[in-house]
Amino acid sequence: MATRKYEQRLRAEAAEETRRRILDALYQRLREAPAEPVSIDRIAQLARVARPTVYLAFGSRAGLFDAVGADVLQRGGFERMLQASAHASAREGLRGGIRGVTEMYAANRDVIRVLSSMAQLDAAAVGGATQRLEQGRASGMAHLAQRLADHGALRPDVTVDHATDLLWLLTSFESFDLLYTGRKLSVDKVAKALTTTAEHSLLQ
Amino acid sequence: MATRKYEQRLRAEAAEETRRRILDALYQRLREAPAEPVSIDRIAQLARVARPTVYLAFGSRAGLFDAVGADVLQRGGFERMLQASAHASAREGLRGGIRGVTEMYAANRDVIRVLSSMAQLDAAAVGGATQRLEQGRASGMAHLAQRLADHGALRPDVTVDHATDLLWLLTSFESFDLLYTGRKLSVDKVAKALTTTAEHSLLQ
DNA sequence: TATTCTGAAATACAGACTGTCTAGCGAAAT
DNA sequence: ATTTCGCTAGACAGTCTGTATTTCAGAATA
Repeated sequence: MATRKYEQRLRAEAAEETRRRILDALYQRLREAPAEPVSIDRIAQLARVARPTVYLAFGSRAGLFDAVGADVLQRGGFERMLQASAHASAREGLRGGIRGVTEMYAANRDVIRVLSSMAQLDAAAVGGATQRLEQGRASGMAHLAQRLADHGALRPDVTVDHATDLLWLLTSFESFDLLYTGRKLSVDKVAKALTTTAEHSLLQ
Repeated sequence: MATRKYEQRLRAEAAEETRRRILDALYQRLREAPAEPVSIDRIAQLARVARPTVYLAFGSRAGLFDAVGADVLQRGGFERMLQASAHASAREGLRGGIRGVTEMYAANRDVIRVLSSMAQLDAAAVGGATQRLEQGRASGMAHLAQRLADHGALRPDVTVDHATDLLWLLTSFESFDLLYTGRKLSVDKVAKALTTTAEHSLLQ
């Protein structure tokens, strides 16, 4: 029963590539028809893979959606963006932060839309994908609000808590999408509208 | 084969009552577990009704959700509220409109959450329920923005279009819920936060 | 009271989907 | 040459939607 050494190279690469192909198929499917239900079978066909292979690679339907969520976060550089906004001056951080999330939302609009809707309807259906995104944003906005207060940039009648609440609202995907999809504004105009709203409401 | 006259009284009432019982069961189900998938079978059991009866009364799963959406609109008095806000002065209309939708959202939070999420994931799954709500709100906000402009209440750097966009954002269910559920603010604080944001950003 | 109508129950069925299991192929790794 | 393992193919149980059929009980009529 002595299992002999077995270092993978090509095989591991091939496995990683089918994983990638399945994820890409899901991306494609979501982009082409974001308002239609998604079946694992169709994803498998799109990826030219047998259906059980999807379960082999991602464990479950929820695992697949969780993975696509993690992929969006990583590709979009969400963490990096939040940290970058913390390096500039407080006022610059506000502008840059809003612009950063806006562009990231725009680049992945369909995927994020589906993930967050699924999370609302069935908490177990997407793993922790959206929770991770939300949590990072929550602490990021609390941090930004505190920095604005420390710099004396907030209006006198605005508390740190209230600033956090409003930043939470204005940097949400939902706010972006209400203007981008709902009002058909360009990415640029959405970022501008959200930024000026934050500035008018929070800054001196 | 001459069908004889047949005026219903008790029978129609009984039918209306089972319809009502099914709707109430769905309300109850959504309130008790808003983040779990809803099966028609469970709704039927809750309403103490056979599953085919649900299809008899509402035609389809989509028909049931469409009906519950219409019910929320009617009970919540959404139309009436929008019109009422149009009677007061423009500034009063802004305050009253935001407070009105906020209270209506709070009273039906779970149902609206599920309906709007379902609409995002599968356009055909809820009939026109959410579309009707959105459309009324869109024209209502355009109207309110125009009135504010006519009264010279808008900041000089704010166009009617921009005011419409921002009102659209701030009176959305998503904005309400981001603060109410996401930030755990009370209904009163949500209304206040949304109102002051609108006033700071739009009014002179 | 006898007859007719009809809302609802009970049951069964087709079809789509998820998730799991088995057997086996074929190419990579030794 | 032999072992390993990613993947396929096929089948299966279980859950869900939506529909069709039959039957019953009670309301509406005469």
